[in-house]
Amino acid sequence: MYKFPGDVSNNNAPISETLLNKLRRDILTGGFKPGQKLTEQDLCHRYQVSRTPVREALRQLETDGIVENILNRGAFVIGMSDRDYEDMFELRKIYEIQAVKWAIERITDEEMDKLEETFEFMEFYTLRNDIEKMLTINTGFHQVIYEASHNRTLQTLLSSYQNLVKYKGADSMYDDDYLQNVLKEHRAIFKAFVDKDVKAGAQAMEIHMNRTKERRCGTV
Amino acid sequence: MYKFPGDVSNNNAPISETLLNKLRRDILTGGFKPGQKLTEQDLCHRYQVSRTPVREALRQLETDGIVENILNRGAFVIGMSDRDYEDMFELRKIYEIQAVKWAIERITDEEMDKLEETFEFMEFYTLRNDIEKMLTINTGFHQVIYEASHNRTLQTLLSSYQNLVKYKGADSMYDDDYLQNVLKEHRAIFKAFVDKDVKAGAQAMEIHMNRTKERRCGTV
DNA sequence: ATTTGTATCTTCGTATACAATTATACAAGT
DNA sequence: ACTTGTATAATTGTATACGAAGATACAAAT
Repeated sequence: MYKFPGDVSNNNAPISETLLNKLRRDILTGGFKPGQKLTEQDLCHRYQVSRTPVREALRQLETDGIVENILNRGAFVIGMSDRDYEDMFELRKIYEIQAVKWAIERITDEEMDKLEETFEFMEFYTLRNDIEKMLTINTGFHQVIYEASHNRTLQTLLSSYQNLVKYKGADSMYDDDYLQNVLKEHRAIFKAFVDKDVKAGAQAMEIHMNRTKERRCGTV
Repeated sequence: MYKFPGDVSNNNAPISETLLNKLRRDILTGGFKPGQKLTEQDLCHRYQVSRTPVREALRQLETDGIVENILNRGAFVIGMSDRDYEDMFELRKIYEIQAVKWAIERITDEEMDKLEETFEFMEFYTLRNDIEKMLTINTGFHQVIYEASHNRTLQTLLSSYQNLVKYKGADSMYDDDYLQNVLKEHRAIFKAFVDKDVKAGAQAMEIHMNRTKERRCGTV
């Protein structure tokens, strides 16, 4: 089965991943308020599953840092404040830069093909003015870089960051030049891969991350 | 109840944390081999608990990146290669440096007292030549810095790194000057806090992390 | 000999049942 | 009124039961 570069589906994921993603989205988009108790039974009714998968999802969300499990008392929502998001974007920036550095050094020919193909999709969707597809392919572009860094820890962590910030400011960040700007930023990154220029790659990624934070958080 | 600075116990942890820690230790110290299937029933017998807590522990270890859960096939050990450890130390270094930078800027008086107290414990245990206690207090020193960074994400992540690397090279890193060297490295960090010198703090932490990696991995 | 189909067994995913802990309500005492 | 003790209910932690998916073994067909 051919998977286009933006496809980040994971066929080996546990069956409750759907539940996990639903719960995470509902927490991050404000369906549950910070400090709110997440009663297992309530979640069972809401999502029509039994307690076992609910508990497993809560455990994973605890690692994400958006839920706190207190012994014998249950799970509570930990809200993401604006400061939390800003800090997280700063942390993400640091590792995205490192990922680019390692990826440029370690990328295989096959991965390079994949990156090029992904970038061409970005150009295509920019022409088509398809913001929805662009968001997906954007994620995919970064994923290819994570893979090319050949560092499992980095890959896992940056994917996790993407999950946590994906809803932040997602509705208010599009001005008229959004697609063109994003494409330009990624072109600079892609060019650094072509040139095998680590320093240029790091700089391009830093610019991209600063602009992303600006678009999402409204702060510099 | 007074908690001395090296005490990293967490009273709010889920009851299965004991199981989680046991399992993680047994995986990281080689009790289970990379690629090995972790059959739930086997783990139930081994640790004398039922499948529910076992499954929850496996989910958390998946987030740690040392176990892979494949749908309908089960959990498998993901080994930590030397390269994995080296990469992880590099990643940890990057965030430890950032933690120090933020911590020096954001530390409260109370946290500063705690840091000072912790450092004095380090001096004390160095005099006493107590390596066991020194390891604990060392962890505590870094934990205080994480807290002082006032960044939940960073704090959680660095704690997680500590859990993952704590057994690596733990038996072969002590030469005669071990305690003195570690103390010296931490003194430089502590001094940067006293002086509120962000740059010096970052440098001192970088040196400390490089030396730690050297001691643990045998590589520079 | 290799492959394919089928039967069986194992293991997982989920639901439910039971025990332990915590939260709540309310009465008695100060 | 306000605390304190106790009984009750609600909720969590753990164990177990059941259906479904995958692994395995082996016979039949090529």
